Amino acid sequence: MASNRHKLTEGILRDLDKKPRKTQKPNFYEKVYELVMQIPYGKVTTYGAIAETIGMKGSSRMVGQALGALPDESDVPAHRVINHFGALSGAHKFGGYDQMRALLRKEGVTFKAELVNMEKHFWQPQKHGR
DNA sequence: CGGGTGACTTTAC
DNA sequence: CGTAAAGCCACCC
Repeated sequence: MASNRHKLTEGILRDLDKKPRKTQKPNFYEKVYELVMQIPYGKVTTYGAIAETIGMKGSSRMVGQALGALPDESDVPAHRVINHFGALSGAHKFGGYDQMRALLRKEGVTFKAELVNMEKHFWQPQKHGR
Protein backbone atom coordinates (compact mmCIF):
# COMPACT_ATOMS: atom_id res chain seq x y z
CA MET A 1 0.00 0.00 0.00
CA ALA A 2 1.34 3.34 -1.01
CA SER A 3 -0.10 5.17 1.94
CA ASN A 4 1.62 2.81 4.30
CA ARG A 5 4.92 3.45 2.66
CA HIS A 6 4.35 7.14 2.86
CA LYS A 7 3.74 6.91 6.58
CA LEU A 8 6.86 4.85 6.93
CA THR A 9 8.83 7.48 5.08
CA GLU A 10 7.52 10.12 7.42
CA GLY A 11 8.75 8.08 10.32
CA ILE A 12 12.19 7.87 8.79
CA LEU A 13 12.34 11.55 8.12
CA ARG A 14 11.44 12.17 11.71
CA ASP A 15 14.14 9.84 12.90
CA LEU A 16 16.76 11.35 10.65
CA ASP A 17 15.81 14.82 11.70
CA LYS A 18 16.18 14.38 15.40
CA LYS A 19 19.51 13.83 16.98
CA PRO A 20 20.48 10.23 17.35
CA ARG A 21 19.73 9.42 20.93
CA LYS A 22 22.35 7.23 22.39
CA THR A 23 20.06 4.73 23.91
CA GLN A 24 21.10 1.16 24.33
CA LYS A 25 19.70 0.51 20.92
CA PRO A 26 20.50 3.08 18.27
CA ASN A 27 18.23 3.24 15.31
CA PHE A 28 18.88 0.38 13.01
CA TYR A 29 18.00 2.51 10.03
CA GLU A 30 20.56 5.14 10.89
CA LYS A 31 23.27 2.53 11.00
CA VAL A 32 22.35 1.42 7.53
CA TYR A 33 22.32 4.96 6.25
CA GLU A 34 25.69 5.75 7.73
CA LEU A 35 27.23 2.79 6.03
CA VAL A 36 25.58 3.48 2.72
CA MET A 37 26.75 7.06 2.80
CA GLN A 38 30.29 5.76 3.06
CA ILE A 39 30.11 3.93 -0.23
CA PRO A 40 32.69 5.63 -2.46
CA TYR A 41 31.74 7.15 -5.78
CA GLY A 42 31.73 4.53 -8.47
CA LYS A 43 31.43 1.65 -6.02
CA VAL A 44 28.56 -0.56 -4.97
CA THR A 45 27.83 -2.96 -2.16
CA THR A 46 25.19 -5.49 -1.24
CA TYR A 47 22.44 -5.78 1.31
CA GLY A 48 24.06 -8.81 2.82
CA ALA A 49 27.42 -7.08 3.22
CA ILE A 50 25.81 -4.16 4.98
CA ALA A 51 23.77 -6.41 7.23
CA GLU A 52 26.86 -8.34 8.17
CA THR A 53 28.85 -5.20 8.88
CA ILE A 54 26.29 -3.86 11.29
CA GLY A 55 26.19 -7.20 13.01
CA MET A 56 23.04 -8.60 11.52
CA LYS A 57 24.22 -11.16 9.07
CA GLY A 58 21.28 -12.89 7.54
CA SER A 59 19.04 -9.91 8.01
CA SER A 60 19.73 -8.40 4.66
CA ARG A 61 16.03 -7.77 4.24
CA MET A 62 16.16 -5.20 6.97
CA VAL A 63 18.74 -3.31 4.98
CA GLY A 64 16.49 -3.25 1.99
CA GLN A 65 13.64 -2.18 4.18
CA ALA A 66 15.66 0.69 5.57
CA LEU A 67 16.68 1.87 2.13
CA GLY A 68 13.17 1.52 0.81
CA ALA A 69 12.02 3.92 3.48
CA LEU A 70 14.37 6.63 2.31
CA PRO A 71 12.78 9.71 0.79
CA ASP A 72 13.68 10.49 -2.81
CA GLU A 73 15.52 13.66 -1.88
CA SER A 74 17.73 11.83 0.56
CA ASP A 75 21.48 12.29 0.45
CA VAL A 76 21.98 8.59 0.94
CA PRO A 77 23.33 7.08 -2.31
CA ALA A 78 20.93 4.19 -2.15
CA HIS A 79 21.46 3.39 -5.82
CA ARG A 80 24.85 1.99 -4.91
CA VAL A 81 23.27 -0.80 -2.92
CA ILE A 82 22.27 -3.83 -4.94
CA ASN A 83 21.78 -7.51 -4.34
CA HIS A 84 24.59 -10.02 -4.16
CA PHE A 85 24.13 -11.07 -7.77
CA GLY A 86 24.74 -7.56 -9.00
CA ALA A 87 21.13 -7.08 -9.97
CA LEU A 88 19.45 -3.77 -9.32
CA SER A 89 16.82 -4.96 -6.90
CA GLY A 90 15.72 -1.51 -5.94
CA ALA A 91 15.37 -0.21 -9.45
CA HIS A 92 11.69 0.47 -9.03
CA LYS A 93 12.56 3.16 -6.50
CA PHE A 94 14.64 4.99 -9.07
CA GLY A 95 12.18 5.02 -11.90
CA GLY A 96 12.93 1.60 -13.28
CA TYR A 97 15.90 -0.52 -14.15
CA ASP A 98 17.14 1.61 -17.03
CA GLN A 99 17.21 4.72 -14.95
CA MET A 100 19.06 3.18 -12.06
CA ARG A 101 21.56 1.62 -14.42
CA ALA A 102 22.13 4.96 -16.07
CA LEU A 103 22.68 6.47 -12.66
CA LEU A 104 25.41 3.96 -11.86
CA ARG A 105 26.99 4.16 -15.28
CA LYS A 106 27.33 7.87 -14.82
CA GLU A 107 29.49 7.11 -11.79
CA GLY A 108 31.70 4.82 -13.80
CA VAL A 109 30.13 1.55 -12.77
CA THR A 110 30.36 -1.03 -15.52
CA PHE A 111 27.90 -3.78 -16.28
CA LYS A 112 28.06 -7.35 -17.38
CA ALA A 113 24.92 -7.84 -19.36
CA GLU A 114 22.20 -6.77 -16.92
CA LEU A 115 24.35 -7.16 -13.85
CA VAL A 116 26.82 -4.84 -12.20
CA ASN A 117 30.40 -5.99 -12.58
CA MET A 118 30.76 -6.82 -8.92
CA GLU A 119 34.33 -8.02 -9.05
CA LYS A 120 35.32 -4.62 -10.24
CA HIS A 121 33.09 -2.36 -8.21
CA PHE A 122 32.14 -4.20 -5.05
CA TRP A 123 33.04 -2.28 -1.95
CA GLN A 124 33.13 -3.93 1.43
CA PRO A 125 31.43 -1.67 3.99
CA GLN A 126 33.45 -0.72 7.01
CA LYS A 127 32.32 -0.11 10.52
CA HIS A 128 31.66 3.47 11.38
CA GLY A 129 34.80 4.93 12.80
CA ARG A 130 36.81 2.44 10.78
C1' DC B 1 1.00 -7.63 21.99
C1' DG B 2 0.42 -9.73 17.41
C1' DG B 3 0.12 -9.75 12.55
C1' DG B 4 1.58 -8.01 8.05
C1' DT B 5 5.23 -6.35 5.13
C1' DG B 6 9.68 -6.06 2.89
C1' DA B 7 15.21 -2.76 -2.33
C1' DC B 8 17.57 -10.28 0.66
C1' DT B 9 20.03 -14.72 0.95
C1' DT B 10 20.59 -19.44 1.34
C1' DT B 11 19.28 -24.10 1.19
C1' DA B 12 16.65 -27.90 -0.45
C1' DC B 13 14.47 -30.63 -3.97
C1' DC C 1 18.91 -25.24 -14.34
C1' DG C 2 14.12 -23.73 -12.01
C1' DT C 3 10.80 -23.14 -8.25
C1' DA C 4 9.70 -23.19 -3.20
C1' DA C 5 10.42 -22.35 1.39
C1' DA C 6 12.40 -20.73 5.32
C1' DG C 7 15.31 -17.79 8.08
C1' DC C 8 16.08 -12.97 9.15
C1' DC C 9 13.91 -8.80 12.42
C1' DA C 10 12.60 -3.51 12.52
C1' DC C 11 8.77 -0.94 11.89
C1' DC C 12 3.77 0.35 11.40
C1' DC C 13 -1.10 -0.29 12.69
